[in-house]
Amino acid sequence: MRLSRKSEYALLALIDLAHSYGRERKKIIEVANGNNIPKKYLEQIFLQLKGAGYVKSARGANGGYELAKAPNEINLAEIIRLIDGPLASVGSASLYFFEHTPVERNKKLLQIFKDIRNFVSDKLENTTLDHLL
Amino acid sequence: MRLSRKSEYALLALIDLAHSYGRERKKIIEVANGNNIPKKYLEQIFLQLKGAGYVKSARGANGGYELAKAPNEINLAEIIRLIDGPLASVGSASLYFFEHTPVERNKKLLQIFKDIRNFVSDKLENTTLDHLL
DNA sequence: ACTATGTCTATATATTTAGTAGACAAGGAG
DNA sequence: CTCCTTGTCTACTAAATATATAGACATAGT
Repeated sequence: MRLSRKSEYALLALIDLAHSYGRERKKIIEVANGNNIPKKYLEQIFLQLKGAGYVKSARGANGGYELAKAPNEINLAEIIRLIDGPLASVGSASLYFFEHTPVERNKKLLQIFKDIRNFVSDKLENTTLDHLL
Repeated sequence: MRLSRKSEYALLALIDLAHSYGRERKKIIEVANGNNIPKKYLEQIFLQLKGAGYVKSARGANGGYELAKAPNEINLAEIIRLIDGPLASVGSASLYFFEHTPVERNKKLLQIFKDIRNFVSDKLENTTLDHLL
């Protein structure tokens, strides 16, 4: 799968929050500045992550974001699936986002892409935020 | 990497030509019909493959396309790189199409994507058309 | 000449990407 | 109770990419 800029930002932002997990909230502007992410764009990303239950927020003065789960309970695959969709190279090799595509015509070719999907999927599912601190 | 429809078509078309390698040319329309590829789109794809030296053509009546190399000399990685560009998930994990991207900030994160790139790259470089017949 | 093929360039449309803008909501400090 | 600070929500936009379609042209064979 090809990662969008948005996914890259999301991962960096979550890792940032993971650093202060259990201790303090961080403001959007702090995370944005600290990671070179456009602030208004990061707002949207956090809203999406919040909607999916990965972060929680507080409003007003002293507001900000923090992780809603422990860093070892958030893996890379779920974040990327949330933001970018399928991990597989082709829809017909995807489990969560299956769709028919031309390569299905050739079983061996399809198997190649399934092998790749399985590797990527394993790797990303087995990597959690705490591995990246 | 995410495969475009165009890459899927290209691979199927090349596999089709691989079947008759050394024996006969195939017309665009035959390859298109046989693989459910829009004919005018396949024309463009073949032109691109020809420009890169993977197929050769003959014009006029009895014209058509054939592979310019043996099926075991064409691997999937080079075709996908030609059509879609980088195999890596992020530009900063790419060898042939390197560019700076946000994940570089976190070395461990970057390494994950390099590991994935290496697997994908090995897999696709080591699979040639003759494996898919 | 005529027909069947590949060649080349332009155009079209929809979707995705990567943001920006601005009005609104709510919590804390004085 | 008002102001300031922060998050929320929705809309908008500009550029790139994906997925084709169209048509005039070039060339080979009969």
